[in-house]
Amino acid sequence: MVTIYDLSQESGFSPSTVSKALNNYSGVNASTREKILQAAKKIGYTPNANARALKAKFSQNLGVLFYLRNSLDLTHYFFIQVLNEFKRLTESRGYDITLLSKGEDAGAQAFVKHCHMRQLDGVLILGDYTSDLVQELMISDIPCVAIDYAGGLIPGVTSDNYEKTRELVSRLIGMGHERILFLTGEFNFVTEERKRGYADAFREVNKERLPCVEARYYDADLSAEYTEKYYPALKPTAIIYPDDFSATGGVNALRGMGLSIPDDVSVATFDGGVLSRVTSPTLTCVRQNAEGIGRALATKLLAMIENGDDKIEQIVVEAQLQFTESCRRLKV
Amino acid sequence: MVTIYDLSQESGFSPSTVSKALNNYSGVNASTREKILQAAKKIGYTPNANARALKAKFSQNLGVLFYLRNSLDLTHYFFIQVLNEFKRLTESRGYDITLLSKGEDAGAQAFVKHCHMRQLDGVLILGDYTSDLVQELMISDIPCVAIDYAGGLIPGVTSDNYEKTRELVSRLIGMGHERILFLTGEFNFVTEERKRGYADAFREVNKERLPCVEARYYDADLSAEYTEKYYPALKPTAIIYPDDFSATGGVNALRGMGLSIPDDVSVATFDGGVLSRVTSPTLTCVRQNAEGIGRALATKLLAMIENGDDKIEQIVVEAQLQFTESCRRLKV
DNA sequence: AAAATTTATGAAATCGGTTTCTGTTTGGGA
DNA sequence: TCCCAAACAGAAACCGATTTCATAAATTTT
Repeated sequence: MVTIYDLSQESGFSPSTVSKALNNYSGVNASTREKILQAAKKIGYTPNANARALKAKFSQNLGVLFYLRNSLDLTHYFFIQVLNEFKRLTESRGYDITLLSKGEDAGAQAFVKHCHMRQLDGVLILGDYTSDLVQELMISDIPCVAIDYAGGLIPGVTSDNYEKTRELVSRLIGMGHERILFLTGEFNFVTEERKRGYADAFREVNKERLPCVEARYYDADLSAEYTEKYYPALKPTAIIYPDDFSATGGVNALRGMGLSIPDDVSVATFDGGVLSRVTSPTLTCVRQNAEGIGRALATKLLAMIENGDDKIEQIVVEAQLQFTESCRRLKV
Repeated sequence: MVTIYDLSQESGFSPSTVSKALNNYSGVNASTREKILQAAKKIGYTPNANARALKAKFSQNLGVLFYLRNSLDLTHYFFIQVLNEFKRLTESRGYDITLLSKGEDAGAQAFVKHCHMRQLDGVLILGDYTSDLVQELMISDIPCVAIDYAGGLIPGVTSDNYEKTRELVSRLIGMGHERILFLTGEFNFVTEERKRGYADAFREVNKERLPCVEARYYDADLSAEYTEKYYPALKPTAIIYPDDFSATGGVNALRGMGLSIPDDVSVATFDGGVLSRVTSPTLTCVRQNAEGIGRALATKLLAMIENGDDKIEQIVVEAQLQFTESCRRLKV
């Protein structure tokens, strides 16, 4: 391995001067710096990030924690899209990304400990925030941001779920739908916001609404099951699913019952990723801006790390209501 | 931060003894080790991975390189599933995962350099292997494994694409299909294997076959476009798509042309992820064993790192042929 | 009981950087 | 021409671990 000492030899300057030159510190003559840079190129110098982190106290390395039920994990398509954009932005700023683990096995260790071990500069949390281990991380000294979080311990980025859900439901009502079945995801901040939007849309026009049914995010089978169970009982004219995958499961169940969409029943969903666009019919949805959310998360986290930004704020990234084939107007 | 020196103080043993105790080296009295472990727990000692890596020359950290076209990246659903399992296994063995970047921006650096910087113990490569930067990594001193690679520079793990494709096509032929349109992914090892299987299935029965059409992996729009273009021209009775996403795009295009599946045209695809199961009709597919592939990659890479395994082999993980609703038997 | 091993512990060097602090030049002003 | 401040370069300490080697204590052998 080529070290800074080799480079010191090659260039004829001391290690300290070399270090300063490489880090663009002041106090190094331009021509000196130039010579050092040349020499570095010549002998193929690669700085050792671990050595640097050890002394300098920051690692240029961010942790990403997927805290979801086991079967899901990295395969959460929406979160992966968010991460993809987060990665793009942070890596353009010189950071690497390390995946934190649930550590379910022998070497289990608390997330905080894991972060300290690697001297991570900050962490992005995606998933479920009720666990003690996650809470512990949030209240630690490590800068954290999270998606869909509003617990007040750290900044969070979310879509405008309440508004867009209310708008979605209002429009459905306007199209003549009154019996709208909302299959929600499991309990969390986002779910509650959406339920609130659903309820308020009905409240606005002073109409009765069906009770919400709690299903699960990203569980196409469960959505199918509940569709088969509740459709006959409640006879909704429209069904709202918690996400694209669940919706697809639901749509199939409906077809299996001999129903066609949107003729017999209208369907809407959340997320609006590629899946909602390639199915047939294309799904009406509240399309979340995954890229925007990823960027907001990255920007905020870097501000916390680099500029000491310590404002615990809620950042809202606008979602987009997308009415497409899967919903139809009922004759009034 | 609590260091090994603090722990040395607390326990009354020297740093060297403490280090040995923590690493389970021989030459430390059992009672001594016990005292040290107790002390460690008491003062909340967390080892510093960077300091350790610096001296010990290995980081317990693996790199993962997604080398795909920009629009795709982490959102490649099949690769993410593979990574998910890879992560599960490697982290149970105490490794962390760091995402390597394409480094398209200012701080651009070759992958090899990036790995050396972080002293990564090994790398998993997913994607396209033709780039110089990737080749450079493969021939470097860093242990690497790759999915769907067969270039001979490093070990590769793949499905038995040739066999399963041939079987798929043979069965379609057996069901009376003769005009089978194969929309392939872009040129690479896997694509060629599948094309070979397709060709051989026809050769076996001495029948003419349609020319393959090169589309792109994970490009639902292009598949839709080609479906609209080639269906009228070639009038196939069955179409094979390169992956679930593309198939979904194709299926929609077919529906848009007023065709129904499988009555007017049968459809099959590769991957067979959750998407192929939740669409309607469910898609006949060559289902790749993402978990198995992830495990094989992890196992091999760890063997290379920990046991010096240097056998450049091709590991084949059996895929599964899954005939479902989207294909029908033609009357003979 | 003395000598030869074996076992347990610690001192000190090292990994590859950064940073503080000191000393030497250099240039500008009087 | 002389003095002082600013600019530049380097020596040495340090970050937190591991590892080699020397030494002391315990155990076995003769």
